Amino acid sequence: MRQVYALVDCNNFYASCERVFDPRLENKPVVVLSNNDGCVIARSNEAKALGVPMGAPFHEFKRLADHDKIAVFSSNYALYGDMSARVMQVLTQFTPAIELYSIDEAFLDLSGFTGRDLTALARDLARAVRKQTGIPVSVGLGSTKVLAKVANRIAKRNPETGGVLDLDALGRHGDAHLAQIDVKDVWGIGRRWSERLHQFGIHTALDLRAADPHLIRRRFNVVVERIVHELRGTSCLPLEQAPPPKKQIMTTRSFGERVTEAEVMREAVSSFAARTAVKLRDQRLRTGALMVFIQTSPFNPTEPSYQNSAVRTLPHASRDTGEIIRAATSALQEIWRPGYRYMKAGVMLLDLSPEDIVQQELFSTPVVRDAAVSLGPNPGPGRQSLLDVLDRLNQRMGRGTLQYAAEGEGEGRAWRMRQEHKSPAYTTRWNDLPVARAGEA
DNA sequence: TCTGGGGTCCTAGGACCC
DNA sequence: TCTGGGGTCCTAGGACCC
Repeated sequence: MRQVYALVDCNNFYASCERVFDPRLENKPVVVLSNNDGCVIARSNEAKALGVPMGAPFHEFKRLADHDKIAVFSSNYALYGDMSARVMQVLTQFTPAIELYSIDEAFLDLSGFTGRDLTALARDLARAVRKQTGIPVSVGLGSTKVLAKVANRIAKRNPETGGVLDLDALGRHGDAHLAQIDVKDVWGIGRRWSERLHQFGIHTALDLRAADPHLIRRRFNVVVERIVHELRGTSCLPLEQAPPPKKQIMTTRSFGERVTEAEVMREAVSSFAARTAVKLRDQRLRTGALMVFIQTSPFNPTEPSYQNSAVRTLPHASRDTGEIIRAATSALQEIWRPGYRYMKAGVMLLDLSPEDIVQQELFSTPVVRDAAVSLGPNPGPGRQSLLDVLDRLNQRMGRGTLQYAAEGEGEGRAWRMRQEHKSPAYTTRWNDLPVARAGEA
């Protein structure tokens, strides 16, 4: 049986999401900015054609936006996450053998479909996604995941493919394409490794495929060796249908304005801690330890710089926002130094375990507490349902509806992110539902 | 002035154990 | 005078991904 993988990749995903809800943006340059409106993280084809590079600081292109040459959006992850779920839902209609690889990409194992015209199947798939979600996708087919990635890239760059390409169907012809692909654009090869590969005379995907795997193993490592095998059609990277449980969960932010006061920093860190706790409960996990870090700007050499981090181990694995905030602020207290202008902070939850397994302390003294406020390993029903109510309410009414006092109040706090160009949460908030009027669009 | 956030995997080296 | 070797666990750092 021929092994066939498909990589389905949404075209310019964030920009396409914005477009779905505002058809006036069709054929116009659109860019989406990173958190804090810092730099460009997504571009429509028209924006690419205007020469806006990926990762470019936004201020360099602000003039174009001011003159209405480009439509600009702050990132709206509630919208993108929801649109992603809809796209993936369409894909699972075709096969359950699917790996949700990222917010805008999925691998499919199409091996069971041999005998059928796979290119035609891929076109059906792309059409279905477009029709049901409004999002355009490209599909690459190959006998390994790395080859499917390569095929997808070729499909995207060659309009005559119509966004769908089966590398195996190209035969020898495929080599010509591989020779066009810089080795740094092969999935898994970044800037550093491509520089080293160049030193060995390996410049293209075709060169890498021709390299001796043993030699690559010795000069580099197993990761690069596996890529060579994958390029040769030997599958080393299996489809991961069930995602492995998370090993860490973090919330980190650059501040809208520099933070100089301890009280403000405590509020920000509390807020990040609360956010990680919500993510933790979404994943049905508990945390046994957390790390807090704070840092000044690494970009400004004239200012005194400082960065530090501290870890706290919790007495027992917890999923409780209050406990996580307390541990985080305690860690912060240890590393806080006045006199600096802080640019960024973060909270990382480490040592995660499944929600339903609770490691008892070896020498814990039994303490009788009011069941409603117990913070022990088996918090009373009152505490559990408080957390559930908190999560459900915030899910229904929007993030931040109910929160801990320590997080500080108001969107107005200067440390909060700048998001001056944010679109509404069209699909996840009742109040933001798009309205269709006769005569528009 | 401005330059994101959230993850994973692999390796090397030290501590520690028998 | 001689002073092993193998194994595990943990951490830090470097690389990669979207």
